[in-house]
Amino acid sequence: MPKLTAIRKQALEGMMKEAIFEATVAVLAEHGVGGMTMDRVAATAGVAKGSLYRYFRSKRELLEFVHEKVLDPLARNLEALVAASRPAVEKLADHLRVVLEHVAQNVQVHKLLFQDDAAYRLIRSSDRRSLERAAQGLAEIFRQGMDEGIFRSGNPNQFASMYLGLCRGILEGQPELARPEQREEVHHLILGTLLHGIVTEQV
Amino acid sequence: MPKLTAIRKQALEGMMKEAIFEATVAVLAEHGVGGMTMDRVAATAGVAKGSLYRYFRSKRELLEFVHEKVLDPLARNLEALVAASRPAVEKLADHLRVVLEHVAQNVQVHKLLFQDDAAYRLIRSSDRRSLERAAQGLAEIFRQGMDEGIFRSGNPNQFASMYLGLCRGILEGQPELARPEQREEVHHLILGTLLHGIVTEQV
DNA sequence: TTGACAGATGACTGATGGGTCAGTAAAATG
DNA sequence: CATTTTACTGACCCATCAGTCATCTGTCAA
Repeated sequence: MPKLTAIRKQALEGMMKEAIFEATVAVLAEHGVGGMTMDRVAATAGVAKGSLYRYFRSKRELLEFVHEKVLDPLARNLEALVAASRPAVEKLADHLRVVLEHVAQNVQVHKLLFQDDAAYRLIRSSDRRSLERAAQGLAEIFRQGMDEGIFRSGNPNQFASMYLGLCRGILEGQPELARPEQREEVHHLILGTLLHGIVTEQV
Repeated sequence: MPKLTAIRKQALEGMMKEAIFEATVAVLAEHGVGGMTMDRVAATAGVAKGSLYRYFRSKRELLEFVHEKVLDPLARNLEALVAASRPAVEKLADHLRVVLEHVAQNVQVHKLLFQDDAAYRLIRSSDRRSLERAAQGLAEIFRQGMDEGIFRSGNPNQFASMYLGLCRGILEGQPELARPEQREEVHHLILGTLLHGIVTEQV
C-alpha cells in the first residue's frame, strides 16, 4: 500500500466530510432540526444516502460532528479567556464579545444550537464537553469576581445561568449583528444590564 | 330533544376532555414532548385512540387545549396586573411573583412549555394569544418604568426579552419552588439582578 | 487488458406514529 | 320492546425516516 495513496484517500475523506457538513448546515438552516432528514442531507450534498453512512455512523454522529466543528473553536477561545489572569469584569466583557462575534459568523447554526432546544439537547446529551465546560468556565469568572469583591456574592452557577439567559433572550430576537457597531450595541445592552441593572438611580 | 339530556351530554363531554387533559399532562411529564404519542395518551386515559379524535380534531388541537387550560389563568392574572395603576417596579415584582407561583403549581407542564422549545413553538405558532399578549404586557411595564424615569431608556421589548431570559435561565436549573421562602429567594435573585445588576459598587 | 477491491448507490426494510373507519355497544326515543 | 341515534373501539392505512445491503462502477496494480 503506497503512502501517497493513503494520504490522498484521507484528504478525499476529509473533503467528503466537509461537503456533508456544509450540506447539513444548509438543510438545518432551511428546514430546522425536525426537518433535517438524512435523505435531504444526501440530496443537498449530491450523494446517495448510503454514502453518508460511510462517513458518519449515524445521524447523531453527523450532528455531533457539526456541533464540534462549529463550537469547538469557540470553546477553545473561551477557555483561554477564562484561564487568563485579568479582572473578572474584563473577562466577562470579552466573553460576551467573543460569543457575539461567533454568533454573527455562524448565524444559521446558532439559530439552531442556541435557540432550538431539541437540537441543543440532542447534542448536549451525548457530548457535554464543549458547552458544559464553557458554562463551568463562565461560573469560574463569576467566582473570581466575587473574590475580587466586585460582584455580589451568590451562586456563581446561577449567575452564569442568568447571564446565558440574558444572552438568549436578546439573541432570540435575532438582532442584526453583522456590523461591529451593531454587536457593540448588543454587547453594551447585555453587559450593562447584567452589571448594573436597569434602574437609573440607586435605591 | 330534551333539554336535560343535552346538558348532561355537555357535562360528560367536559369530563372526557378533562380526563384526556390529565392523561396528556401525565404522558408529557413522563415522556417529554417527543415521547407524547396519541397511543400513549389513549392508553393512559383508558380510552381507545379513536375516541381522542372525537374530542380533539388533532394532536395539535389537544396540545393547544393543554396550553390554554394551563396558561390562560396565568395570562388573565398578568393582564390584570399590567392594567393596574401602580409603579412599574411593583408591577414587575408582582409579575415575577405570579409567574413563580404558577411555575411552582404546574411544575410538570412548565418543564415542557417553558423549557422545551419544541412544545413551546409548536403551540405558540398556532396560538399566539396568551403568551404573546403576556410579553406585550411585560413590555408595557418597562415602558411605564421609563416614563416614570425609574428605568434606563431603551427598547422595552428587549427589556422584556432579557427579563424572560433571566427567568428562563434560572428556572432551567429547576430550583426548588414548593415553599414560599424558596420562591422568595428566587424572586429576590432575579429581580435584584434585573434592577441593580451584579456589581457591588457603582462605577 | 484484466482482475480485484474500495467506494458509491438507491431501492428496500422495519419501526414509528398520526389519523381513519367499519363494526359494535350503549343509550335515547317512541 | 323496537328503532334510531350516538359514542366507542382498535385494527388498519399511510407517510415518514433511519439505517441496510445487494449491486454497480471507477481506479489501480500486476
